[in-house]
Amino acid sequence: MIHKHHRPSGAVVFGDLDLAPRGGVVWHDGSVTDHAVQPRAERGRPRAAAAHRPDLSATEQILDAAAQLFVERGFAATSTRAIADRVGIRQASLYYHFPSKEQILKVLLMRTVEPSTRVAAYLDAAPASAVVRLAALISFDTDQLARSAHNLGTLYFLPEIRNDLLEPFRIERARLRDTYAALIAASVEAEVRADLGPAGSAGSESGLDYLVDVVFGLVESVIAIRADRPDEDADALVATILYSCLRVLGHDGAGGRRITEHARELLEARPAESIP
Amino acid sequence: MIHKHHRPSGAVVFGDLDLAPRGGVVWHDGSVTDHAVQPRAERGRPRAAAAHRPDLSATEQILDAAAQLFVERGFAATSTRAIADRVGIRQASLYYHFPSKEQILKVLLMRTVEPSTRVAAYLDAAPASAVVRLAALISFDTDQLARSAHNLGTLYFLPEIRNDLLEPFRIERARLRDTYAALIAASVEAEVRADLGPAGSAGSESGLDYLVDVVFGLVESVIAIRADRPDEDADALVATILYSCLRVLGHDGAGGRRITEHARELLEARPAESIP
DNA sequence: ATTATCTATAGATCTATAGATAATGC
DNA sequence: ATTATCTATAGATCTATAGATAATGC
Repeated sequence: MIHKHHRPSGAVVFGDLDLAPRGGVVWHDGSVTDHAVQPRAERGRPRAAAAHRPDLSATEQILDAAAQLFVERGFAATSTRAIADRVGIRQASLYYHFPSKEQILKVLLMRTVEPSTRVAAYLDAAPASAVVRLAALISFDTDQLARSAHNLGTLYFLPEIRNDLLEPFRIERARLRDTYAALIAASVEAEVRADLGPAGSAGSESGLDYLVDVVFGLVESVIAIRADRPDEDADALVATILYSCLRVLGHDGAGGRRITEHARELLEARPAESIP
Repeated sequence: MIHKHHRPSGAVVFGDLDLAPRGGVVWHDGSVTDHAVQPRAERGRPRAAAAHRPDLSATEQILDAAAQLFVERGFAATSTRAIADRVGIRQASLYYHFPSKEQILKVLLMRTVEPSTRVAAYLDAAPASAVVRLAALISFDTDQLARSAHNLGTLYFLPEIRNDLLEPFRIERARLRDTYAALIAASVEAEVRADLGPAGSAGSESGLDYLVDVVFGLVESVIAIRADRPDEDADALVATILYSCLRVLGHDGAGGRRITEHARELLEARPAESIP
C-alpha cells in the first residue's frame, strides 16, 4: 500500500520517499540529495531574522543546529522550537524541510556511518593482508569519529536509535561490524586465539566474538573520550587506540609498527570513489 | 540561605536534604536511607491496583521501574506517568517518595557507582603490586556493570548526566577515574611506555593520559556490548575485557595469567566493610 | 507560478502541587 | 494522628498542520 500525503507547502510523503522541495530529497534510507549546500538564493518569503550560517542551505543549517542540540541534550530533550531558534527561523518552518524530528536524526546518523561503510567495502577486497586492512579500517573509523563536526558519534548512544524509522541505520552499522568481525578473525595471533579458550565451536559464541566486541568498543571509546575532554589531541588519541587494538590482537613491537605504516599507505592509495 | 518547602503529604525539602517519610531519606548526595526495603506494611490509603512487586518497598518499586524505563527509553522520553504505571500507582503518588524525576535518576546513578568507588578506595592501599590492584579493580568494575539489574551502566551515557543536580555523581566518577589513572601509571610496561611517545612532559597531556582513557573505555565497553546482545556470557566477556586491558599495558602470556590469578585472590580477601 | 517562509492553533502531552481520603497505629 | 495513597488540575510545554504572505522566476 502506498501512502500519499500532501504537506502544506509542497513537501510530499510518497511511500518511502519524502520530498522537500528546496531542501532537496530525503530518501527512505535517510540520505539527502541536496541541490543547494551553497548559500540559499533569496527565494521565498524572507526570514524574520538573519540566518546565523548564511553560507549553508536552509536544510544544512537545520542539520547543523540539530546535530549540536541532539549531542548536547539528547533527542527527546531537544524541541523543534530549540532547533528552529538556533537556525533563526520559526518552529513550523522546519516542516518544510523535514517531515518530522525523527527524520532529521535519521539523516544525521546515515551521514555519520556512511563514510565508514564505504571505506569498509573498499578494504574488504583491498590488496593487503587482513591485519593491515583491519588497521586501516580502525584508523579511518576512529579518525572520523575523532574529527566529526559536533562529536556526532554521540548520537549512536541515544536511546532513540531503537526507533523503527532508524532500522536502515542499524543495518548499515551491523554491516560495518561484520567487516570488522571478518578482518579480526583473520588477524588474531595464534597465542591470543589460544588464550581466549573454547576456540569457537562453530556457530555459537566463541572467544572471538568477544574480541570483536572489544575492538569495536575500543574504536567507539573515542566518542566518550571526546565528550569528556573536547580538547584532546585527535592524532595522539587515534594513534593510541589503533596501537591498543593491535596489541589486543597480539601485534606489538616492530610488527605492530609495520602494520600501522602499511595501513596508512593503503588508505592513501584508495581510489577516489571510495573517498566520501 | 536555607530553603524550606513543605510538600503536600509531608515530604520536606530542607536545604540539601530531601525527606520523604515512608520512602526513607533522600540525602543531598543522592543516597537513600530506606527503612523499608522489605514488603511495605499496609499503611496509608490502599492502592487502586495491586503492586506488581509487593516484595519491595514503594521507594524500591519506583527505583526499579524507573531504572528499566530510563535505560530503555532515556530520561527525557520517560514520563513520570510511565514510571507510575509500571509501579501500579498514580502519577502524583511518585512525589510522595521523590521530590522530582531528576532525584530518581540521581539515586540510581549514585547507587551504581558507589560499589566501585568503595572497592577502589580499598585497593588504593591494598597489599599487592599496582598491576594486580589494577586488575582487581578492572575485574570488579566490569563484573559489576556486566551484572547490574537492567544494564544500569547505560545511564552513564544519558545526556542528562550533565545536569547540575548530578554533580555529586560526576565527582564520584572522577575519583574512580583518578584511581585508575594512578594504578595505570604504575602498571605500564617499559616497552609500551616508550611506544607512547612524548613520555609525559609533566603537567600537560602525556601518552599515559590517553592510555587511561583507553582502559576506562574498555571497561565501559561492557555496557554497550550488553545493550547490543543481552544474552552474552558475562564471565567470558569480563575475562576478555580484563585480558585485553592487560595486553594493552604490556602484560601478556604467563605474566598476564599470574596477575589475573592474584587479582582474584585479592578481591576475595578484601575485608567485609569494603563489600557493598 | 513557485518557493520558503510566516502566523496561528489544535490537540496531546507532561511535571508538579493542592487537597481529599482510606487505611493503620496509638 | 500518621501514613500513603487518591483525584483533580494549573500551567507550561511540544509536535505537526492549515493556511496566509512576501519574495523571486518566467
